Amino acid sequence: MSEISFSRSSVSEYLAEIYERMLKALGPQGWWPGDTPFEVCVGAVLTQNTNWTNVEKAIAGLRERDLLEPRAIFELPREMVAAIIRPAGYYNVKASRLRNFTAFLMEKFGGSLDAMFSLAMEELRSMLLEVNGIGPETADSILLYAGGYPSFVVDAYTMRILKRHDLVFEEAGYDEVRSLFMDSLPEDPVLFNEYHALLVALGRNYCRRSRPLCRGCPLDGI
DNA sequence: TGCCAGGCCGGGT
DNA sequence: ACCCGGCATGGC
Repeated sequence: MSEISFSRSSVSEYLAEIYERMLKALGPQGWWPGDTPFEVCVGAVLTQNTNWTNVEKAIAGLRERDLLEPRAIFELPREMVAAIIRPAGYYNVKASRLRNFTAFLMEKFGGSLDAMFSLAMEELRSMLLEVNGIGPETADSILLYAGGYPSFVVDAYTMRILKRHDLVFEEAGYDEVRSLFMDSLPEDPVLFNEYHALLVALGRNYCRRSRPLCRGCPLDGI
């Protein structure tokens, strides 16, 4: 709880300004790039610390074999899943994580995502975080992009962008930043969807780890 | 060529 | 409660 800080309305105005600038510069992103809620969940796990183009190859391999459903992945031996998702990198750990998630779905919800998404947001979030291999970003991605819940997704780009522009303290953690967005923006999953996607697009183009510098960044001056 | 990508876990302090 | 090494492929 920081005393000397922006008023809540001021934070909201900053976030609105950032959103408008990103939207104007980059256009609507239309996320998530996936056809079904389950495919979105799979993509959320596969994209952990991994380029999306690699994930697409892995998902294509699963689709070819009709494996984009919970039961199919759950019943396939882990080594087989690993071989198929190889292009996504970390294929052994990710095969285990997909197995953990599908086992969770089978055991708690009879393999039904609809059943899972009938739960209240924070209750489901807690349950997802107990699955080994699902951390905060993956959980929030599943909630927002597969389930349509108003759960803001924070990722490495979000952190880097906010910190480089001194919008949060260098020490700020995941939950603090998530709360900043969720307490200051309208509780609208469509807005959260586009906002996070725009932050990723901005990061890819202007805010890499080793900075080729933010030349022409739409957020200059914020 | 080396660095990077839409994290997370487990063991050590 | 942090901090760090490990996990791995493909693109520029």
